[in-house]
Amino acid sequence: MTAPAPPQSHLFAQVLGRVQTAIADLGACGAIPAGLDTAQVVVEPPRDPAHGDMATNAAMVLAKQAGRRPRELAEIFAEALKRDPLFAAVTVAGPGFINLTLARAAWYEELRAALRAGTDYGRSTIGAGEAINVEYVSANPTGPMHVGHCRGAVFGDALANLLAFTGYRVTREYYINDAGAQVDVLARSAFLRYREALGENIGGIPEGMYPGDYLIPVGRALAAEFGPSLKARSEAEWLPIVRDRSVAMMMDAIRDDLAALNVRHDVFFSERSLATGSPSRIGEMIRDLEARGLIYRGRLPPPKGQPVEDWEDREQLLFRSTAYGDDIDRPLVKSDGTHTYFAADIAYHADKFGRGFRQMIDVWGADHGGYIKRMQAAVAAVSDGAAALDVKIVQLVRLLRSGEPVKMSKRAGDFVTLREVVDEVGRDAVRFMMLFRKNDAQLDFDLAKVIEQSRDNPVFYVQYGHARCQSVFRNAREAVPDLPEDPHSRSQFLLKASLERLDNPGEIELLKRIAQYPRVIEAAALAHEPHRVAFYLYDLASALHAHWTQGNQMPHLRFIILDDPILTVARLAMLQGVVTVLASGLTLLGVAAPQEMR
RNA sequence: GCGCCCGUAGCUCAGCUGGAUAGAGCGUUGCCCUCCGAAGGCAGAGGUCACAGGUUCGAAUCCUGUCGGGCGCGCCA
Repeated sequence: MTAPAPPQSHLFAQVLGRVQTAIADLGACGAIPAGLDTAQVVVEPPRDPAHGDMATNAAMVLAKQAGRRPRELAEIFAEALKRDPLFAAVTVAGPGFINLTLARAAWYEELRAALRAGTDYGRSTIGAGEAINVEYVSANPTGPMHVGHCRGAVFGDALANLLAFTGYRVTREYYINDAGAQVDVLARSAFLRYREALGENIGGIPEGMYPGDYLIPVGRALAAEFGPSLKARSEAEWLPIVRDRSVAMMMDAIRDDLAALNVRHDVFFSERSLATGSPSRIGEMIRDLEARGLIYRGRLPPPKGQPVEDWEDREQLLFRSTAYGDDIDRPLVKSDGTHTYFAADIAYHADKFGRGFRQMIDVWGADHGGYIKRMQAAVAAVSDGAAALDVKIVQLVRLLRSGEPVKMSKRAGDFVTLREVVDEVGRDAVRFMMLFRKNDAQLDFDLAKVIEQSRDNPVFYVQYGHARCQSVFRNAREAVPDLPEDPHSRSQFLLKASLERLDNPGEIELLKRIAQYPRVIEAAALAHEPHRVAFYLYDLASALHAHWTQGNQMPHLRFIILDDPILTVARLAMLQGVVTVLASGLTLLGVAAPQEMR
């Protein structure tokens, strides 16, 4: 039998606990078979509110085990649950659902729980302190971030926030691709700018080099540090120097761009570091896998689809990723003797495992989808099945302006940078819009729409909800002179509210929505889907705006009732619950919860 | 050719890991303030959940196949 949920857990977990206890008690007294496995039993809100506040499938999923018909079993459960004062009504419906209507007091108590918890409301312990590594952005250090990077950045950051809020020990990580040909190109491009900074006329930027202006300061910095001395040396000598300086400066620029989005990382991990030393980390990794029979020399069939011109059939060092579900074994060494990117990535994930991570999440762009299986195979191999890798693919963002696609030339130096977008529409709008869509769905980002202040714009709509509540608190001083300004003190003050005065449908609806929050958070964290929080906040704001507008026609439904301070305090307590949840959710998404709209 | 993702209202998308009569915004039709709570709200029309089978008490959701779209398929990272 599953233990009843602890008392401090949220309302849905509490109700599930009650249901499980009732089943156990019925088993103990012989009314039904004892020891039923209740793992499949869930309690969730029914789609149709007419069916009550919560519904459980207990009778339907246990019918077979108990050897009873679902309806019959449901009646037995319902009789037992009716004795619980938490429930105002218990009915059996449809194929065997048990619909539960909670006593008003349950919603009042949950609101008090929210006020007591304050910014901790919704916090969960489902992560149980487990270490989890979230790797995101990992843009190549060859230039500033462009808009394409920003969805993964925001997604990874919000997911990390969510996991931290639900009890995981989160490490936010950035993998710097500072090895390979691209950073050599960066170095040569920077070297041109260096010569330019020394007064040389370099003419145009040759094909194959990075033409962007962002390398001009790099050239100047090199000139300032080295004077003309590098020009006298051979490329073999200056390249490592210029490369390291350039990568460092690019990473500084990237960190600045990320800061503008309020995205941060705990660890920046260098790919190059995996290849240095003897033996290198990559060498060690290969040796370890070899010892376990996962490395061999062999031949691969030529790639299908697009023909590869310079295909040459040769024997190479292969990782037996098929042993872990991949479609084909994967090469670790290129024909020039250096390791493949994949080899470094295996060593990198082996390093994560070595640092104690049993759960890893990688956030990648859509074009890396074909890479998932092999990487999961690699993680399974290096951890001997002890670690799991979840790869979240974020789809492309189509940048629009009033419905027209914004030209994004492929030529480097001519792209739309992340900074330009943030500067134009603001951090909050970028972040919220990136999260207001499932990660694996393509996203249209319309620059004109997201600065619009209307219901079309969910960012504004949710923030406006928060600001509206705040404006009520500001205006409530006349009716409730001793209402504290600081949110924490105000919550404590409002705990003594006579919540039973909250009794009209709009108010009850808001209380119910508030009570959903902890459940939404847990589900979003377990599914690694922060967008669920964004959609929930939109719904909560919608309920608030709907109720608010009632006050236009019906002044007795307004929040501030001057001649009834008791009622006013109760309604302020409800609004404090709304504000608490809106602020908490927006904080998880990295979006500001404003005191007023401008 | 193979693998992965996707296909839900005219458009853009949710659908809580299998629940009851499938939801929201935009657009469309109509309505609510003589700005003190309209940066808002209410209501209507609009859907064979791509298609065909299967699994079971029950499928938009899971399995198989077909069609349609996207991405990827040594020595790029």
